[in-house]
Amino acid sequence: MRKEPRQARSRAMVEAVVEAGTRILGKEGWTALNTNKIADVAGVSVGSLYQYFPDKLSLVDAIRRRHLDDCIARMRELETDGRSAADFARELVSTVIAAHSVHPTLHPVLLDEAPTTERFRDPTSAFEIEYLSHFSRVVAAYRQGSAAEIETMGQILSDAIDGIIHNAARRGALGSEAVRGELTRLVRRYLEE
Amino acid sequence: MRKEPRQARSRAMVEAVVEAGTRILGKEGWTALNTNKIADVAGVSVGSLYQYFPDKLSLVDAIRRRHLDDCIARMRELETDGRSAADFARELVSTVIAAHSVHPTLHPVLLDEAPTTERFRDPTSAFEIEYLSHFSRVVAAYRQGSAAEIETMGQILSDAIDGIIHNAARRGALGSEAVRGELTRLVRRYLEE
Amino acid sequence: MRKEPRQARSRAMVEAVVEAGTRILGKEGWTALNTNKIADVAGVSVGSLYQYFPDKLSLVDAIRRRHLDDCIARMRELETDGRSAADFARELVSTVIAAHSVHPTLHPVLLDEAPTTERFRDPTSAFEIEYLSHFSRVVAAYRQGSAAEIETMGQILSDAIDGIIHNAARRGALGSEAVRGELTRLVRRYLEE
Amino acid sequence: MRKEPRQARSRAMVEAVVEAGTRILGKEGWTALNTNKIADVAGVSVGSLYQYFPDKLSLVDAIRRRHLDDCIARMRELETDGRSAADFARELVSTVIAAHSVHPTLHPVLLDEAPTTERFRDPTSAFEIEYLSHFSRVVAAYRQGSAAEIETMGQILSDAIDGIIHNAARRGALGSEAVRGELTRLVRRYLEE
DNA sequence: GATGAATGAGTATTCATTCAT
DNA sequence: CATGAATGAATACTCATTCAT
Repeated sequence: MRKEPRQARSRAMVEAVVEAGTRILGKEGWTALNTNKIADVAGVSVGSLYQYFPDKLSLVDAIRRRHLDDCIARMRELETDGRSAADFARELVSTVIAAHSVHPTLHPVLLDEAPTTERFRDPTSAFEIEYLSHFSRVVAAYRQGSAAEIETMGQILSDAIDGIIHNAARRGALGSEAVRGELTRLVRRYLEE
Repeated sequence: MRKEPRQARSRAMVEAVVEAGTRILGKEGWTALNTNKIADVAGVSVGSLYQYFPDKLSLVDAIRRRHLDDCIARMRELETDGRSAADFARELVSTVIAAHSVHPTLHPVLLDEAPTTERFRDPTSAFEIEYLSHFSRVVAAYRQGSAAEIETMGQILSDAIDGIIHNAARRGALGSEAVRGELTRLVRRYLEE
Repeated sequence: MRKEPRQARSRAMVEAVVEAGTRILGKEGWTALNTNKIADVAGVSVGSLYQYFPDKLSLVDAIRRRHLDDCIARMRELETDGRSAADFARELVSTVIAAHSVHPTLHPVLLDEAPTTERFRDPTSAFEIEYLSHFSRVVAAYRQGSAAEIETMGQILSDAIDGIIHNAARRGALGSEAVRGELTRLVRRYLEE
Repeated sequence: MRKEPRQARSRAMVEAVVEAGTRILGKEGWTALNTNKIADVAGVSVGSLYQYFPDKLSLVDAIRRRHLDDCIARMRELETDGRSAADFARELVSTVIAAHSVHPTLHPVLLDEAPTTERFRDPTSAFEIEYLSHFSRVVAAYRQGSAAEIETMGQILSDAIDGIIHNAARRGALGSEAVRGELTRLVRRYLEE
């Protein structure tokens, strides 16, 4: 970001821009995202947009950061406590479905299509590391193994859920009870010893 | 396609163009794919490219068709015979990993980013229907349920594998034994009663 | 037009573009007219041109509208009053020669070569109808006949003048007194009972 | 032309190419005329076309020459003999209408849109000179004046007819009896003392 | 000679970015 | 500071012309 938005008006402007970008990206994809359209939708001028974001890439990064922060926040609240795998699977699936229900296709667009400077999906990115740590933590509550093994399991679980959510979203089946049920079963069976 | 390439030279040219497009798409994604670059990489002129493909979209369709035909062909050869879920899971995972090892990130790019005329990922597309039918067939050998339930299970299984392969490819971990092992376990556990 | 040019600078720009297009079209014809050349001649960038005109066709339409509006305005001022055919013929010819003296070959290029969306030379176009109505009005002052007959006479008169002006312009003879004299005679003799 | 077509087959090929070009030009105009389409319609290869015509321009010139030769031939047969202006006007109009009935819009396309090396419509072109000489000859039979005056009258008459025919063709009114009648009247009145 | 595949300069249009107002 | 008009490099696609077969 070019400068920290200090005043209320500035912060509102940045927020509006990020929100506009999120909406366009979620509805029309990376190819349809252009800076003039973002400014239009956000109700500001392109010039103002460039006051806070040095280029398009940094804007996309801001959009991505906000979205992934939201994902992480939801994961952070997940607790296995002493619950059964079945109970926990149900909650995990609910959390993930809820997280992707607002802009169902946003997630893959941000991780796959939109280019990045500091690669988020890079195994070494701060987001990736924290995000996966939540899955590892969960897995560790139900499965045995070395730290490395547990980490792989966390990745596998995360990636499987990701694929199922992403494809369900594309088919418009994110709300389907059948999908929720089978996804829950897959998670449970994978966690159970 | 504008005209059938009859002579050997023409067929080689079309092949080179499709291969060049596949490589660019796999390495740099949809946004980086432009007709002049394809022609350059293929070692032909733009004009030649347009002699066989009426526009960029039809070229992408040709790339997609070739890739998906290959995927389907591999799925068609899978047989459950009377094998255990464990044995079968091993083979399924091998097949899928092999299919995505040449151009690891090509698959999601073709299904998510690149635009289509006749939507391939459309639930009603011929590809989607046949592709999923193979998963349903497999699931039916190990699980009980109505036709609709079996179909959902096929989708869930296919999508989970898709997500795992896709993310492993991005991390450059498609060849990892740990990933192969856990993916196999996930498939086995999901198939077992 | 994409947007109304509000500020003085914008209006000047649009004006410069239309004028540049008019000049190129008049001097070199439709085939030589390309958007980059127009922008060059107008002294603006292509991008600016596209800020106000969605495409090349709409630009041509603007050029045409401006030219035809000018033609109509001149025709509107013509009055037969109670003058003799000879007197009136002289004035009509002066008006028409004056109208085509700035860009002598522009008229046929706009009506014949340049493509249109809303066909101007279409017998049903607003321009055609009003333009011909002026000739019919004039003819009606000197000749007898049904409404349909008068309309045909108006067309014949208009088309004859059109052909003479157009060919004189091509030969660079629009200023010739001999041409003016004979054209006037032709009009007078056609109008006289 | 690159080489004289000596053998029958060659002459037939050249003829087919010129005819194909004439048809396309008459139906779709200069912008739609391209060498590959001409070759296609003529049923020959582009290569063969370029064996006889060094470039597109020379081909257009050949088309123009053939068309204008036909026009001249028809004019040559016109005789005033001792007939009245009324009788002669009728015949002249019939001749001109017949000449433009096959490809009604071809004439203006060839003279206005299509570019030329040796300008045909140039006042000094062989065609222009001979073509106008026929009109001067006709005018001389009915009007008095110096050679220069007669020549101007010939031009005016020719250009008026040209404009009327051209515009009638555009409106699809070349066959209209009302048009024929008024055109005839205009010619007669212009010729009469 | 005939063929038609191959070439690549040329043209319409978009969009990230700048800067005068 | 905010604005949005202006810029021009980039990109899809066409078509006159050549030349290997």
